[in-house]
Amino acid sequence: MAHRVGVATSALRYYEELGLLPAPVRVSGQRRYQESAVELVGIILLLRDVGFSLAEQKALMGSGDLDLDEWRRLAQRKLAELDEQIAKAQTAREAIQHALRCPHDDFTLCPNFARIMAARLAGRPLEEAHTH
Amino acid sequence: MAHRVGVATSALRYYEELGLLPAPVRVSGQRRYQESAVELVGIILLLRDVGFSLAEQKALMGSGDLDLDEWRRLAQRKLAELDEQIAKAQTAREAIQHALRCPHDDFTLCPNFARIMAARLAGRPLEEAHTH
DNA sequence: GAGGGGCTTCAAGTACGCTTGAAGTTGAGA
DNA sequence: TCTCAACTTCAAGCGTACTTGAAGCCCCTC
Repeated sequence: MAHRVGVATSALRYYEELGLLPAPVRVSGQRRYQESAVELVGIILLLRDVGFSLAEQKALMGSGDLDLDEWRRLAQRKLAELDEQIAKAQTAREAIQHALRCPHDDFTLCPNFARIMAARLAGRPLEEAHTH
Repeated sequence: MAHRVGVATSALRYYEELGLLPAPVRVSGQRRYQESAVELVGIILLLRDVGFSLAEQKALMGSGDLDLDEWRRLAQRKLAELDEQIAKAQTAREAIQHALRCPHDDFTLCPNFARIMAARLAGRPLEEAHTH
């Protein structure tokens, strides 16, 4: 199963430990996954790749202890975050593409890149404070 | 400056230490940033938010030791990664939106969500192996 | 029945991106 | 002049997402 979905077995056990992946049936101690687990892991990986922490995923996928209203609020917030992320990714994409099309050849490669990024950033408000 | 861009001073020093942010002029030991540094930090944060590690950013922004060809290959790869990421984010967005529009009300909130995600994932090839 | 491959658990280790704490310096204001 | 806030360095700590290593169990084949 780990091989099929392209993750390490240790990662699957980690997801299980966190409660993200349901504990599968065991045959003499060994895990036997159902087909549906493949889909579920696919979802976990996709959400991970778009920046959802495993804890957030747990809440979002109903494994958490949220009521319907809390869940809705979380989902709305995540939706907004995704929109912002898509916009940022498109900005970055354009900047890189521009830099590729007309690169400096004197090894100072960044100016075009930095300029277009800066220009696009200037159109938007600055980041809110990050509180990690 | 940290206040203006919304990051901790320690983060700015960290970027400087990594060579991402040029060491600014000092007045009796204290850092005095130019206006352009604000833009640069904005770029760093945007790229960070779209999943570029600080090491990758360093390479991409020309602070690294890549020649033009290596830089082009890196940029091409990053472009492809961004496209994939945008697609994934859009998939996740649709799935969440769907789940919000017709939620289960018996506290098993995930089925709609999981179903649409699974359907969309099924259309695409599985992830390549991740080698962290 | 001995060996081997593949699983198991549990604890500890790793990489990244910072944050925090201790101890010291600097310049402005009372 | 004294004090105080705001900066400085350096080392150590932290959260997330895993990975790695040691020791053990299970089944299959030779």
